[in-house]
Amino acid sequence: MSFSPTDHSNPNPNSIFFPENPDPMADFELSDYLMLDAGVFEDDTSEKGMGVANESATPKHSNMQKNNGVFCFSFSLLSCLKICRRCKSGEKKNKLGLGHRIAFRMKSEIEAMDDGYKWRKYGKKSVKNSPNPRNYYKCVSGGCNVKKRIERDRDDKSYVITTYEGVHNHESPYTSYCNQMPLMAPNACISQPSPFSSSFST
DNA sequence: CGATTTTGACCGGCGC
DNA sequence: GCGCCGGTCAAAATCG
Repeated sequence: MSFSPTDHSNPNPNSIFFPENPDPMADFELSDYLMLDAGVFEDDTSEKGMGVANESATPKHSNMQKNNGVFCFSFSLLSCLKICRRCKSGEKKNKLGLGHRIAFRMKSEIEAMDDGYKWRKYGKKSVKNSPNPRNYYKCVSGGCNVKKRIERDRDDKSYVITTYEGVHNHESPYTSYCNQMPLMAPNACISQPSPFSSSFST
């Protein structure tokens, strides 16, 4: 993959752009959902397939667009949007009291995929039954205690498993950026609030 | 020099 | 109670 975090042609080095690669989908593939908090999808035929982990569901979960030769990947926004709307009751919390948990399994060479939020790595741990270490990140926004874990699939290293825990209490800085770039690529970004922001979980 | 990452130590939950 | 394991802390190292 030709993406470079330090590429100065990319106005937002934390986002996923592919200014040089003619076919980023050849390298990147959002394959499926791994798991969610129990009950998120139950008994709702209007969203049939949203939570099913299979390759045929991929188009619904990926949100990559091309504009002016620039690719911009938005982290499965539409899918997560529905998920978090259905998490609104907040009745399910994990043992840490952080609330919702969502995991993705993606085919990617990059482990630290940018989802529009700014994260700080605070730990790395090797886990049992897996040759690959697990990385721990916290959202750096003040007062926001959302965390995520990133690890490579133990069975297929080409896949990355990302687990989000908690709900952001702020909008994504990436969303703000997208709304401010009409001249460069008016439709390149998905101008929606993050699915993990509080406004979509109420 | 401030921000970020690395990494070993520490802690709590859980099963035996 | 003890040991294993996953998660977090925090000091040191590294980076920009």
